[in-house]
Amino acid sequence: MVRWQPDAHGRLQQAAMELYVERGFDQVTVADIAERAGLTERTFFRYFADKREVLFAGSSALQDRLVASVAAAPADLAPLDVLALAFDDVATGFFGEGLQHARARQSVVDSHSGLQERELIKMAAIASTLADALRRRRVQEPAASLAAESAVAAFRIAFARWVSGDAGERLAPVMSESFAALRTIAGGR
Amino acid sequence: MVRWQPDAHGRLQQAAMELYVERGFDQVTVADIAERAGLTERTFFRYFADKREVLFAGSSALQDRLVASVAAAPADLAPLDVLALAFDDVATGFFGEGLQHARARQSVVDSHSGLQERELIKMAAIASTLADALRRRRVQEPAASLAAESAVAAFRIAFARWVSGDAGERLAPVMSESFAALRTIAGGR
DNA sequence: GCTCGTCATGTCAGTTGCTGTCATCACCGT
DNA sequence: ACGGTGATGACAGCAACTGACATGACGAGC
Repeated sequence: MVRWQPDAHGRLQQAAMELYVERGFDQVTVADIAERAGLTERTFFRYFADKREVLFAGSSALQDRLVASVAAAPADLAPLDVLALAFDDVATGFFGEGLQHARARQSVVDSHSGLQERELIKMAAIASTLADALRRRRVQEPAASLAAESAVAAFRIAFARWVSGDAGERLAPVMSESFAALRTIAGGR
Repeated sequence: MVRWQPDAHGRLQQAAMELYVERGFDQVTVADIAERAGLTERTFFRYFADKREVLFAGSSALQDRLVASVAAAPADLAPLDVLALAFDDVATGFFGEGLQHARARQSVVDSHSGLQERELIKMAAIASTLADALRRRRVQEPAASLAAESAVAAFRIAFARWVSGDAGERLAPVMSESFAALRTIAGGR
């Protein structure tokens, strides 16, 4: 007989997601989430800084993977090519059942401005660390920050199109198109 | 003898700004702000949706001016040139005593992640309306959104550099440089 | 096999952001 | 004079979050 069920973090995440989808973010209290997970409100706040953060657990893994990919890219690529490569790396494999979860999650986020704010700051954090990674490759400011911010914008826009598009479609080609459009705008060939 | 002092909105804004600078955002309650403005907490929330919003009153004016500028731009310009023109229009005249206020405000925002989130969503709203304005000029998606997001990034980065740079410097040339850098990110080196 | 420290969790009380509702009372037009 | 309007105050209440302390299973070391 174990005292605590395992994976409290995961149970809280799943309970929160379910309830947000069922009732909407505002109609769910932290006590509701904790109860469904078999824990208390206080414990929720030991795992997540606030009621929103529970929806953004994957963000730091994404960030780490992108930074690693930038660090490993061939040395002679232009900044935007480095970033396109990194995002293509994470996008590969995004389709199918990933779409189901992404759609549910996105519809929750889209319905609440507080969640959109949180999403934006996560993306900004990713852009910031990508700019760091570019600077480590001797890209100067403000080019590094601009490339990082623009690339993240290309990713966000592609992701939004993918989520709201046809099932069966893959993220990677949508994103390639988005980066291509960015190059056209910025004036490169 | 008037019953109400005039400009409750402005008094609340000023009181909030003063207190945020004096004590830091977290150490100020809405009741504190209302008291300094000679009003009640409840009245604060009639003018501002929440404790953060009081720092972002100028955002909608900026947005309107940018959109108007895009609508008025020559018809044959490339999307990014239209946006560069619009931002140059609003940047002209940003220097001197504007810097003092901008610096104080920015140091408050920079010290609190909740305020950064709010700033990001304001910028995202501006990007979104700028994308609309571009689409009205027959720019297609995703180019319109990408141009708008990238231009806003260029603005944000330039603004940050201007605020933390030398006094006496003007915003407009810093921003021109930022837009120029944006055009180079797709190319080599 | 007992003890002791550790760690995840629970309990409880308190502050504060924010909302709904109703009362007040100067001002303005008729 | 009178009634409507609009800005404000007063008050009660909920829920997000925090700090402090208690509890009890587990493993390490004796």
